[in-house]
Amino acid sequence: MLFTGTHIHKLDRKGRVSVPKRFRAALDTEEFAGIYLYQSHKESALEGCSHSHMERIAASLDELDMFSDEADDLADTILGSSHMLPYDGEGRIILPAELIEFARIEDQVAFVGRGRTFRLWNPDIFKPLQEASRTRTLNRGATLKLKPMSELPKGARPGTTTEEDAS
Amino acid sequence: MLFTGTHIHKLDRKGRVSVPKRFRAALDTEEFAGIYLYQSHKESALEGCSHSHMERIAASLDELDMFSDEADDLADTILGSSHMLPYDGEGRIILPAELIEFARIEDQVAFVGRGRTFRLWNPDIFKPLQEASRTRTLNRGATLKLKPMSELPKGARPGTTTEEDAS
DNA sequence: TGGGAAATCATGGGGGTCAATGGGATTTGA
DNA sequence: TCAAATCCCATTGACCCCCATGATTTCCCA
Repeated sequence: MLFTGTHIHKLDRKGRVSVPKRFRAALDTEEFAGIYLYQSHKESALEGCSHSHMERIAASLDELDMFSDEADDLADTILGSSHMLPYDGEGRIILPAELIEFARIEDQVAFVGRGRTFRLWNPDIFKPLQEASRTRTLNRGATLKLKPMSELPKGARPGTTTEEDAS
Repeated sequence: MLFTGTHIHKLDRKGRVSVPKRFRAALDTEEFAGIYLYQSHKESALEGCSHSHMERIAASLDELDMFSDEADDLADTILGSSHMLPYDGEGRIILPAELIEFARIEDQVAFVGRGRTFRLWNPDIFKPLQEASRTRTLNRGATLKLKPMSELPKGARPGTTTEEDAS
């Protein structure tokens, strides 16, 4: 269950786009056959995730004080603006017009893996941003502090499985 | 059992409105075929939930000091003003005049998912508020601290089922 | 290791089905 | 008895299922 790589697919004239096989494979243990999309806060992009990730967001919002302003805002922007998009028989989704417009998508869609989640971009917008991001990372000499293997969930390490996990 | 997305439906001249199919699907394990609505105490909107969620609210009120002013007020505003609205054969409810007036609803109703609950709005009122929410979220740099997977209810994680959990 | 066969994936499009809506008919209840 | 709620059916348009084709990738064997 990990989204990696950039996959560019075509948006057909019915507004459909194939979800990359690799992403579908990462989701095949989900009970809901499809993905969730919502507008990114910061970027001209769409945030994508699984049903169980959306459940996780909802459960986390439940934890915040039920009547707090912050929880309210997050509920409106994430849960209220999300679209639940089931696959058709060929593993495609219909991209709602509202989201196409928001992300300024034309005839191609870039699916960009971000680990537990992913993003959808107009490839022409994403490409220069990706290069800028790469340059910043190099200049900064950024290093990532890795979590020890022992803290990873079962099933994410070689030689371990979860009883019911068929991935 | 997760309410997501914004669905705009028409209020017909008999005061009926279709409950979005996705919301009905999220409720299909409920014994009561319908929804509960009550006036929001913060917004010009209606709060909606399932029968079992209403039970949960009642149980939470029990925990508050039985004779506190707060419990009194909440009991009045939530339980006292709530309407139990069954579907007709087509999955519609009749929106009581009192609630239509309170939420200043005209000919359209926006069903807005908030995870365990949802809200009903006049779309023209909701839209600018949602934009404001998005802006505040962005400015605040809000990030949601996600609960660990292991604390989620069964059925919300891949590879688990809900057979024993009908909530 | 190269090349060809076979399976899989991405894409295009037709048509059937179902959700949303509108309105008439019948029942219920005050 | 009248009003309001429920049932029933018709319409329509969006969505989903299906199949066909083209493009890759994978696999297998020489």
